[in-house]
Amino acid sequence: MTAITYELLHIDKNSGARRGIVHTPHGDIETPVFMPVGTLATVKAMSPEELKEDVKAQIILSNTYHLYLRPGHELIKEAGGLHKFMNWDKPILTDCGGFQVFSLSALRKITEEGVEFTSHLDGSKHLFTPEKVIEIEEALGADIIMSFDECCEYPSEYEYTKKSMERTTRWAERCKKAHTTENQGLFGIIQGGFYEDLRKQSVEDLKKLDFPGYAIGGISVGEPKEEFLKILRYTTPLMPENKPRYLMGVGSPDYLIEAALSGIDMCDCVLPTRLARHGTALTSKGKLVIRNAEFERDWKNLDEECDCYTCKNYTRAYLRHLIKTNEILGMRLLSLHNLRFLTKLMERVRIEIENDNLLNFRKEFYEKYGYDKII
RNA sequence: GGGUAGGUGGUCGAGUGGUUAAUGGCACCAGACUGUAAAUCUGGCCGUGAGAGCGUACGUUGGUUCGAAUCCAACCCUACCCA
Repeated sequence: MTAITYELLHIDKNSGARRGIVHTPHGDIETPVFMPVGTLATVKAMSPEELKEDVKAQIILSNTYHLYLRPGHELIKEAGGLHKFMNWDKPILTDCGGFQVFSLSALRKITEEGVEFTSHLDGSKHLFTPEKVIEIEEALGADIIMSFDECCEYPSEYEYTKKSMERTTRWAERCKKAHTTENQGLFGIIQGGFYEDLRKQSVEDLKKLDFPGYAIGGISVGEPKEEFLKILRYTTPLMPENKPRYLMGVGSPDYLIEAALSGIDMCDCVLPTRLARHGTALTSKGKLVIRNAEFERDWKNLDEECDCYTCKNYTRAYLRHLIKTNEILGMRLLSLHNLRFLTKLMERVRIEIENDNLLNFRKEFYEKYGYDKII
């Protein structure tokens, strides 16, 4: 009995999109799902109650690297694990620090053994090996844990990408060997940059390791949308059908719909919460930079189609005022709305898959949102 | 009435003879943001012009000088102290 299993409910006859359930020790996840990111054991500006009751989040992410540095995984283990520590009793997924290999590229050095980081906090040196990452993730106690990978930047040369991908596979094997807990599911991460043959090789090699779920890493790193879609549409169908498929780091509405269409079950992203803190709202009619002067006397709510607490109670003018004055409530209300916008979008996506109608929904959504073309 | 300090672009505040349309901060106006070093970052911010440029500008008026926000004089105003 593995900790994580996937139940396929329906496949959209017209697109191949999947409607399913991921079973975890902390409950079921209806998929496709959007997962809010809570790097430091908190989805910035949101309480767990708000995430459950208002956002209707089913699962959230946390980060191995950041929690290892502060407050330390041992402390969280002592607290009884991440769920208890942060008062979240639903599923959690911990990212492995692979993205930090990418985003902290100036502060790290990669070898076969692992990655040596210079802490961005105090300059201290830390070695992350696959074994160390698993030790940390087991201490944190998330339901789904990710194997240690390297997320390559875009663009990267073929030879480097190949070596990096093969090393990521070796690291995945070491992660699997190091993994001991039975109540956590370890996912493998597919790499290979923007080269189809490398993606194919990565999937095939990782499949042999028989992980309970697989993720696509290393895309949505600054490439054009065409490149993103090319790799997404090429790679997803190669992934096992009886296991969850997770696309890492994707969160704009169009990317989420494209991911679902290609057969992805899970996505996560910091975008909605970051945009919110920076004063931008996602709506059914496109992005609103609510900080801008045009909303000074706009007495409408953010999105007439939204059912969130923010939209039920507050005007654009008030939200603009809060953001302009740097009030905490402004970031909170926008974060709540943006997260709810995406979870509601995915609720709709799930219904459209059940009705074999996701392709039509995409067209309708794009037109209203203001995306100019379907690629 | 006397004394002292001071009046700079929306604001606070640098700048004490030329390279100054004038450092910075804030405010304001935009843009970016996709497994969070992010309540962050980037750009704009006198007028006009696509631009080189041109015009106007450091309380007011006058003066010194090749050249003044910067030096001199008078005046106006502000703050504090004394009467």
